Amino acid sequence: MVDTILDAMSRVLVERGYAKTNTNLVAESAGISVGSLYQYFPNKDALIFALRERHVSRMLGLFEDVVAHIDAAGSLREDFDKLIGALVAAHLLEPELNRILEEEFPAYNLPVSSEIRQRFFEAIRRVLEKHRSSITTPDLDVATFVLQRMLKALINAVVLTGPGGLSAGSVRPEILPAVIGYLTAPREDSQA
Amino acid sequence: MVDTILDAMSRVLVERGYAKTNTNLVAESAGISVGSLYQYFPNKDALIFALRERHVSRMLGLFEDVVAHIDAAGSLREDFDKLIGALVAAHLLEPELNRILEEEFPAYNLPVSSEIRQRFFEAIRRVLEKHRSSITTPDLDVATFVLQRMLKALINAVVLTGPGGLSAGSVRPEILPAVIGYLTAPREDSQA
DNA sequence: TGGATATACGAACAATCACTCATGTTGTGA
DNA sequence: TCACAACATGAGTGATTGTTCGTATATCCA
Repeated sequence: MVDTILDAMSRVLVERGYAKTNTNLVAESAGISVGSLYQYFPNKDALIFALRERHVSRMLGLFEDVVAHIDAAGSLREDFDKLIGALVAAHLLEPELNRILEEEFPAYNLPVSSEIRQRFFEAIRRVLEKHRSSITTPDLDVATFVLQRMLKALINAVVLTGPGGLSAGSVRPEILPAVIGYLTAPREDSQA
Repeated sequence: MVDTILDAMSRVLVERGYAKTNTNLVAESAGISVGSLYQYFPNKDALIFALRERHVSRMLGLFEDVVAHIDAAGSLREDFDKLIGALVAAHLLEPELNRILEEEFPAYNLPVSSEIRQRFFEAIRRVLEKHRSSITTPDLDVATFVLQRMLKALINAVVLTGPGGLSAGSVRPEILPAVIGYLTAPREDSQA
């Protein structure tokens, strides 16, 4: 039932956009009454939170599957090529839903659960640790954080192909150089 | 008058957040009646649009002032150090307002006017042209676009010091390496 | 001063929407 | 078959809020 409702929520969101989505509509689309909806979710925010959670959870699943196949053999470039490919694929799971959750929804309430965020973070960090000796970033935690931000911004540019930018195809090949460039950039200040 | 209203809008927005801001409150804070407010703005969206526009316009002003002082002498690194400093300073003009416009406001309606976006773009592009020979990016338009995305993501990470991340101080020094790294990253595919 | 135009006022309207609850339906176990 | 619980229903409620418009005040010019 919970999943049926989340499916309906997702459907309505994609069909009408966040601003025109309301709980009555979601219930109708789920084929149940509003009252029933409120038997499974205490309020609208919980509904959105659960949908977000399910969505990023599925993305994480796809991402971790790929990252798990990174073995000792790959180079830094090869590993991040895989990783970026996985991230792009993950964002292509339900791109329109993703866009609405990213752009239309006022982000300030309801952040993604720290556990999922944490697991994305750790997956990236593990790759960095593997190549510790060939990257110039002093602090791996900071580097992971920066990478996350960079990747999110660039992948959204590729996936959310809005009218305000270049074609996705020309940005996609730039992601890997951006990542590798950052990780291997010459640093002025080495250890004292 | 228009400016008085925008000031009030900004004040209310910062004091109460987007979700709790309404036009009657803005009018009250401006010391005028709702009716008068609607004499200067056709609807709420126009009000927000104008505020956004004024805000980014001021940021652009500060940014262009600094970028204008980039002469022929500076190195790539020096020039982008200046540019990043200017961007950070611009975002620190009214950081809380900036945060609300960036995060709380549902971005899908009312994008920033293309003219302002264009001028940010061109300012960055000009610096790239100056250093054309020392950067490895094949296409300057694409590079500018990618840089814009990267810079926005990283500067927001520094300025919008949310509870979900590392301290701003540790990210700030990473921006320049990220930019330089991307622009000078070794490329496999040169001209055929 | 008079009158006309422009501006300001703010109570009221109408629409939206999250959420409730009295009533109905279904399932279960004896 | 009956009693009872568990679940489902959807019209209604209350609160919020963008916007209007009839009235009042100010400004300006002859």
